[in-house]
Amino acid sequence: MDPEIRLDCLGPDGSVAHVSRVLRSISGRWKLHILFRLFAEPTMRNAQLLKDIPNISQKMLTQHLRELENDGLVARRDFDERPPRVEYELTRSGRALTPVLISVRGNSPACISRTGTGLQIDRACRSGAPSRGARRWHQMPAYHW
Amino acid sequence: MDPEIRLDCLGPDGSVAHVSRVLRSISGRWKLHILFRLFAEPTMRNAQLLKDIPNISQKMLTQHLRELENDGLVARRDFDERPPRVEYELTRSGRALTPVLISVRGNSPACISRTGTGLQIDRACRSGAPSRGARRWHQMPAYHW
DNA sequence: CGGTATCCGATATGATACTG
DNA sequence: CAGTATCATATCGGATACCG
Repeated sequence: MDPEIRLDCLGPDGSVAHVSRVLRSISGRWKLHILFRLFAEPTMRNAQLLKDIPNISQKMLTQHLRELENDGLVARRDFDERPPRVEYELTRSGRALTPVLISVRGNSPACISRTGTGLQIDRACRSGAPSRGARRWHQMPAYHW
Repeated sequence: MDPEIRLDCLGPDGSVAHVSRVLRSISGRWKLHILFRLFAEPTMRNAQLLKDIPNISQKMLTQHLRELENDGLVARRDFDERPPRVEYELTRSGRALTPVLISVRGNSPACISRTGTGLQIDRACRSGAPSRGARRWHQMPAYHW
């Protein structure tokens, strides 16, 4: 890679802060779970997310949804009905994260086959099978590993 | 985007865990600072990193370097000399993160111009200028924002 | 249904002192 | 030079109870 581009884009000033902001917005025990559910479904309600994300508590779901909303990744829509009806969906910025997370995912050690010289995406990456050397990331639930 | 690809690659099982692993490996108060210094310089010594990354403590530098080493992103080389000489460099996996972080960086709100319809990378992204709405990410040093 | 409020333990980071 | 050890603190996440 061109060294000038490295210094220009990835120097110690500037880029670190920008990347940090994005990482912070998706950092949290259940942020990715929520985002990935919203990648798959156009809109999701509170109860649906609680059911689809095992072990998440109401408190953390609400807290993370508020943070994602403040960071402009998720939009909250209150229909003002009785009983209450609230729906969440990705914003344009939230949807823009999809290809980025795909490229991040490609860098998971478990996703890189060591058989050939060229880096190849492993089959296990698509099935969600557990892999060796998996530790924790904010204590991810066991069924996810 | 094709809905089948979304479900296959970004369903609630599997992909969340893979992305989480990568994010965990670069999550930490100074991880990106260290990585970005090593993006710019082929090798770095302990004292150089301490000097180049203001406010970092020796404890956190060592701790994060060990974690990056365990995650296979950074290689530590001890020359067994007196006085001690130790050099750190990116592994192949570490270098493979470069384009990923560039794409992550492109999703920073401050990097997206709102003037046109198409998303455009802002000039401020290259200079590292501070931007509005910047909070903290693990309490980033002020000069970075 | 979709939340809030409160308490508490676990983890991450910082400050300081010491070492081969 | 390149660490290690110890203590203090701040934030994160879980459990539980309550609310319009």
